[in-house]
Amino acid sequence: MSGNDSNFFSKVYEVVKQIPYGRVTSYGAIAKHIGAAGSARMVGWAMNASHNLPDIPAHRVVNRKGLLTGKHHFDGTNLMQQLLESEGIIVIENQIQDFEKVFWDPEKELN
DNA sequence: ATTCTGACGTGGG
DNA sequence: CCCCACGCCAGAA
Repeated sequence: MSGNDSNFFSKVYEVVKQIPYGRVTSYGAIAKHIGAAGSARMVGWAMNASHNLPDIPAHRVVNRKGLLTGKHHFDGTNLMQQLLESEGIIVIENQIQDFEKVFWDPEKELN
């Protein structure tokens, strides 16, 4: 109960919380890191529930193409893009520029 | 119980 | 690079 309820959701949140400022990652990368490779959709589902939590930078999670697929789920229309640009990430037409440079791999960067 | 959808990813052409 | 089909698991109707 204290912090760790369901393994899946908690694991997703822990990884997302550890995403550094100005960096982004993909659903599949998180899913694979928590051992749920192939169920990347569930990561997105967990993000939906993360809206209740304060320290979950869901705007730093995008799909493998670096596209802001979930921007439509934020409060505003461009909230997600604004948050990313606020961190120094360039976003054009919902597409993150230099995605490879800002991409943060939990398996590689995190231990 | 059945059916469809969804903040995705991979493989084949 | 693009497009199409399948797999994935959970929740809503």
